[in-house]
Amino acid sequence: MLDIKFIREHLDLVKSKCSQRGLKLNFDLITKIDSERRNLLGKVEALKYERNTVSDKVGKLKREGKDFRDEIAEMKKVSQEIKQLDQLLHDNENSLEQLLLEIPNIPHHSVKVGEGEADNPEIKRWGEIPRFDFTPLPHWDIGENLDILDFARGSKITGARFTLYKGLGAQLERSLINFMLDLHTQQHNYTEILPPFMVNKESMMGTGQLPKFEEDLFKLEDVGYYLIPTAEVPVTNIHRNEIIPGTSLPLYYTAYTPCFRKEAGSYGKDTKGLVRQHQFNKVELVKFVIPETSYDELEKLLLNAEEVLKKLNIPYRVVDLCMGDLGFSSSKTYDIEVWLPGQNRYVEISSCSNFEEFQARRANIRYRKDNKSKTKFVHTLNGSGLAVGRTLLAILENYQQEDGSVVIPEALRPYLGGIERITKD
RNA sequence: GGAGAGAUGGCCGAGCUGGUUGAAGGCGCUCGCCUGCUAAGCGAGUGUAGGGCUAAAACCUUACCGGGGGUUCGAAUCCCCCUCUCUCCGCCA
Repeated sequence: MLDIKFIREHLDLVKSKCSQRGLKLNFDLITKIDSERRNLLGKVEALKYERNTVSDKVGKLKREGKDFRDEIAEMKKVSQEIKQLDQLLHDNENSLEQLLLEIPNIPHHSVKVGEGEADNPEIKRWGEIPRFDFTPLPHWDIGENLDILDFARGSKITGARFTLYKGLGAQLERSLINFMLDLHTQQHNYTEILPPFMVNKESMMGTGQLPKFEEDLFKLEDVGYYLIPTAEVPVTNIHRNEIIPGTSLPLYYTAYTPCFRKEAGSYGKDTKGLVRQHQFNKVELVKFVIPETSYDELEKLLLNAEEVLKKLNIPYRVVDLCMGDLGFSSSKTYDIEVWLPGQNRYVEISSCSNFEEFQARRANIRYRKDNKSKTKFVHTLNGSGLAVGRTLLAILENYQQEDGSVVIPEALRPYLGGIERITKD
């Protein structure tokens, strides 16, 4: 959420950034409601001041045993008026709040203008794209041939976009989770979290999934909870409505969770294989930092995520999302994309973002530098470190052999009892 | 699921027969003083958010005692609803 004061004072900037994101918002209405609000506030507060003053006087008169009927009669009228104005103010503030919740974050000045995916500047590439003496297969064929992925039964058990992992497939997924968590906790200094996989509405509001993106979420109607679409939600909300002591910042958290997404609006896209599922595993990285350092922290976060692919020796590139592709809550986002030889394309495997104070303001996460300073909003960041299912499929496609087997990346072997290769039997 | 108890400032904890309580007392913290063998004592200060005024402060003002409504001239205190926590019983991985 943006600060209404900021919008008021930087209206042109906010307008132009929104339109560069491809959004049309009614800022005239916002401005109008805001000035009405301040007007009402002034009126009602003056009346409340009067009421408070006279009520004090009534108390005094009562103690002195004097008559106070006139005062009460008069205040009765004032109270009626306050009640009416308070109602108006309340409605006004609700509408303003609704409008503000729909305004996206302001992109960082380094974010390039562009309309979509195709316009994202590529900022680096790492690793060597493997050459094959045979035609590399997509992972769904590899997985089915090795009997480690079963898409048909996943659909039978639940429905489309659910997959059954089996044998070494299931173990490989589990080993990747452990490998990533160990890397981030032992070498990158993150604290491991195992959060709830369902959250309430307030938490979804806090990170920006609600109210705008309800159609992407799975909801449990009877209790009103939502299945998390990413660990970002429960982990960022750890500190909702808290004031964090400046001395404990920055905070680094990492969490493995399954993620649940309806993938509304992506019908017909990636219908085969593991790329786009309603349920997938992810190891997430979340940071709470002081504002001055947040862009340095973003670079470090990106490196921490990249490190997983470097250790696994899987080629990838990094793109800097342009205005049109940038997420609603984000100020700046780097996507890491892995190379998939079986499909001859890059696919996103991590998204690392700085939200600046956008989420912190919504979730009311503040910090106090020291005892003397005022509270300020923290900056929050997060990134996948990494999407586990997509990492698995990247291994299958990049490490596939002509005989249909798949070599296990060396870094992962200790997590799989030393196995070097997945073969047909 | 049944019965009961509770939710107050950074923390602990009074107030809850409605009116000098933004909130006693203690702890913590900040500044100052005193004294100086690891410590203590004394004094002052110490919430958050919004609005107005301002170059900025100072200042004025409103709201906030889990959340939301209500009663009242006036609510931390009374009433209703909700959420959460704790204890006991039941069920259960």
